[in-house]
Amino acid sequence: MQLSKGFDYAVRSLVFLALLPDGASAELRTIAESQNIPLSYLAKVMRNLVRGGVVSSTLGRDGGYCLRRSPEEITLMQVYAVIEGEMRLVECMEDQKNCMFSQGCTQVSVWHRLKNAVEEIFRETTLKDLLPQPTGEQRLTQLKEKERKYARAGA
Amino acid sequence: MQLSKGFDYAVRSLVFLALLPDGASAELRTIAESQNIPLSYLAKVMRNLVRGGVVSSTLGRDGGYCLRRSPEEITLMQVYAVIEGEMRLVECMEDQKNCMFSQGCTQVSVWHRLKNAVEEIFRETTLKDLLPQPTGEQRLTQLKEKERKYARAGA
DNA sequence: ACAATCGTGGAGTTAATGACTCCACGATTG
DNA sequence: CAATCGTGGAGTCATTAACTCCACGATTGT
Repeated sequence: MQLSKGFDYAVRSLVFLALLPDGASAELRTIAESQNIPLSYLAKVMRNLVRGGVVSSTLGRDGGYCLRRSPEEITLMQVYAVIEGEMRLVECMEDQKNCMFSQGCTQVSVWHRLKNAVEEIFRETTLKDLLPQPTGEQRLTQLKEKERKYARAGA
Repeated sequence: MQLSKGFDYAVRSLVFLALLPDGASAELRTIAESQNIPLSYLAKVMRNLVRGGVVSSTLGRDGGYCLRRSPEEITLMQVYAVIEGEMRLVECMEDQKNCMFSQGCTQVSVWHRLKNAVEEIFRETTLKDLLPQPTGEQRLTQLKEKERKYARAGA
């Protein structure tokens, strides 16, 4: 029971992109080197993220990748689905036609509970939760920003 | 993210053993054929279960395997530990010496939450939970038995 | 226009390891 | 003593995750 490297690479790359200044993009090589990921393999991973609508890419000179949504709008579930597809803990999880024991199988319910538990964590964890904790000073700035927002909303 | 066949085989075999009449044992071939598991592979799996103290084996003629404890005392966690060892969702989960990013790694906490969630289900699920639901009549018998127990305890 | 620099696409290769086999052996029982 | 169990470990096989390669189209600076 383990996560694939592709998924790990995807998450790490997305965190890297999330830490970029607003609107900035990073090219493949930069991400690969910063995260110590094989370049040509990361290319394939990023392609999936583009297709899945998680990041957008720009071609040509000075091209690169950037997040399509804000970090708190990107869940691990979306990333997992894009990279791995549907979660299948055992062979016969949904296509029980192949399972000769499907009628009397008592453990499939446990596998489903397991799947649900994992997916719940994936759903409730966003990229934002994976960003480094802001320092005290930064947190103060964030608080002030929030205050201003509420003030505007109240006005 | 998937469970190994070895673990699946182990669980299915244990359920099979749990359904045997009291004190009865089953030999390797019987289990393998009933669960459609390759004989020589199951032999290796069962060996691990014996070493792990989950089942006991008797050698010689009319030998076989039987549970060492009652089904409600055998958790999936024990079975998992015996078959797979420690759960490692990603490479750098505990030996962070290998991970060059360990100091700034923000995702390891999520992997640990994931591991805990899975292990919690494994810990709270016993073999008994995997047995086929008793029919209404059987359930009635169980209830009566329980009543008698309570009556004895109260006396 | 053109060359340099991006990501894209898919087919191909490699390597890790999960899944499975084989066989000689010791224990047990009729 | 022979038949029948599980044991042990060193294999083999097969799957697929992990990774590579290269020709291509898009974009941009000069």
